[in-house]
Amino acid sequence: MENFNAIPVFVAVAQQGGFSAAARELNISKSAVSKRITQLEEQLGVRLIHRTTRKLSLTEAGERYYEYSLQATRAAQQAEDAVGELQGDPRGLLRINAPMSFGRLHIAPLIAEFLQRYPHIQMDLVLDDNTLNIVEQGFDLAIRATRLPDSTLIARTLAPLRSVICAAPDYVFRTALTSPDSLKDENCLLYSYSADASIWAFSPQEQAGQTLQVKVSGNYRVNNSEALLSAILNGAGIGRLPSFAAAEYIRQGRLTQLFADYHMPVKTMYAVYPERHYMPAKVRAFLEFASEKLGKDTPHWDVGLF
Amino acid sequence: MENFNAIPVFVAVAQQGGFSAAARELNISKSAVSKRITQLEEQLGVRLIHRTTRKLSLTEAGERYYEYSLQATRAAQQAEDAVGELQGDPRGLLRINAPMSFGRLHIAPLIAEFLQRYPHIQMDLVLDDNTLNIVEQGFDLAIRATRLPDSTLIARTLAPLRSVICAAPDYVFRTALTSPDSLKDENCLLYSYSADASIWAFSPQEQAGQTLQVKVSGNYRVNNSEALLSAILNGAGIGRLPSFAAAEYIRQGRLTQLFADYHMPVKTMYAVYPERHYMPAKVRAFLEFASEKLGKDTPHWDVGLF
DNA sequence: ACTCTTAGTTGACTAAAACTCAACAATAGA
DNA sequence: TCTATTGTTGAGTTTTAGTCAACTAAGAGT
Repeated sequence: MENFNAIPVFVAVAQQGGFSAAARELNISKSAVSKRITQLEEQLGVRLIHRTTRKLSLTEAGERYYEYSLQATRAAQQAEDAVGELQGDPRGLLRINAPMSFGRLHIAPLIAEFLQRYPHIQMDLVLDDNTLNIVEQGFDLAIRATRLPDSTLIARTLAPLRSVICAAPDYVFRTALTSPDSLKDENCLLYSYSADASIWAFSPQEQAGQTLQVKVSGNYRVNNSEALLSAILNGAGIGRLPSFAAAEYIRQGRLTQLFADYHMPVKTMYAVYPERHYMPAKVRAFLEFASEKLGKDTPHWDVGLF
Repeated sequence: MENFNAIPVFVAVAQQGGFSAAARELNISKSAVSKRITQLEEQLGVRLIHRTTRKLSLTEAGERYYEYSLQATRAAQQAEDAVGELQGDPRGLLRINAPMSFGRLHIAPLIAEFLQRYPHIQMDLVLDDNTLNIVEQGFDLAIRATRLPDSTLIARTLAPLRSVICAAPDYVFRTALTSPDSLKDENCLLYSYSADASIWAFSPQEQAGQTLQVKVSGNYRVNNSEALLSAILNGAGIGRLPSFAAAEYIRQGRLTQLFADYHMPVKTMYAVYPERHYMPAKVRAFLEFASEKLGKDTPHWDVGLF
């Protein structure tokens, strides 16, 4: 571990993609960087960085070394932040993973105010529908519709996730829809990520016990709820949308909600984070901020609809 | 991150429990240690270590700082090991968690030869029946009878876990046992960790489908299978023991196996480890070594019994 | 209670790095 | 071909990390 203080230099080079760039970031001369790396390579007995004058690439050894040195620098930064948080406001890098659509529509708009309230927090928001490995990828928090069966993660309820069946007003005008059952004969657009994409379940508001399952089909299936929304707005068919995406348009009259007198299964949006001895203040701050802004029991987008 | 190279010093102090001890470990003078820590505390603006001349303790800030700095030093060490493994034999610290009894009886005896075969590996074996958080506690590998529903962990089968009903020969001599059902009236000693501690299930070897569940009871219950074994050896009653603990005594005639013509539910011992982009060679080496030594299909302790 | 021993701190001093600067070779792009 | 920029090298300097020795404090042993 003689190389301990070469680690931040190596990480900077790997991230910036060059010795000179790294030198600028670290506020030292490029020759200092060059020497540090050369010396590190000598001590390890391996070349970590393949140089071709203009372009850098990590060797296989470099890749592996980077994997862990990144962890090391992150941990060091967190150590500093942790003591900083003890006697001041939340600080440090906050890495959050959120689903694409929900993130764009309801998380992204919160960020500016959040960062204003907590000026020492730096945000790294990754919008991605894939379930990333929160621990390995170094996320502090993930926002997900499923609570994973992962013993090391804690899930906290953020908001209820309701679905609505809807279509463009003129599309509705052209068809005769009497009951959910008649959806079988309509062009139903599907959101590919949901597990039960093509089976839509209803229960009449009066008799909560009874459930009606309709197997629907149509000519369009897409993995992004905003893309689905846009197709429906343009009258391509009937869709089941999350209320967080559709509610606004329903209120505006640009979408017509169908079968509002039936209940549909309600899911939950969770905030998921790794169990820790001390929860970092920056994570706590975001959780409280988001819960408050979304409106826990009835989220703001559902007001007037549910 | 000016303090980066103070981190290993701080970790050494925290682990060794003193400035002088840390200085000895790091091969520097104690005044150097003192100055590094003092300077670190100045830069952070907090006292990390509470000194009372003879005894050290971490302040709250120190505790938090330690939590992350330990991660940082571990990651740095792993970075080194990772490149070392690329062009040589497996190396580095290998932290393994195993259940108490199984660990003592069948893992611990393997260690000496393993370390001899891989002289650059350093072993830290923690015998503990509690399910530790493998990621957070920095374990490379855990050996467990349950495969946790943790999405970030991989479980690999190590060996089948069979149970045997047994008692001391003179205890058997004094009682009249006809069928498993008669266990109801015997003094049955229980192992407290199993989920179904007091319900023993049997199925006749001929008719595999039929299952007989016997609810047993007795005057002793203990959470350590070796303690249970010793009570049974001394004639305290009848017990259901894992074959890995009992087999040797059955062969010696010091225990009598009962109802050998019945099958009992078979569990599995797994090796559990976190999913990684590259599996460290030291982990792979241990998995192969252990699998080979235990004897995968019929583990060596079951030879002649199953 | 009185040493004795060992702990952590402090200041002056030294050795060893870490860093800069300037000159240089190599190369991608204009 | 020329130019701008990159990474490397060697000499020189500054900073810093370290040692050493003296000092204070307090638990352990008798």
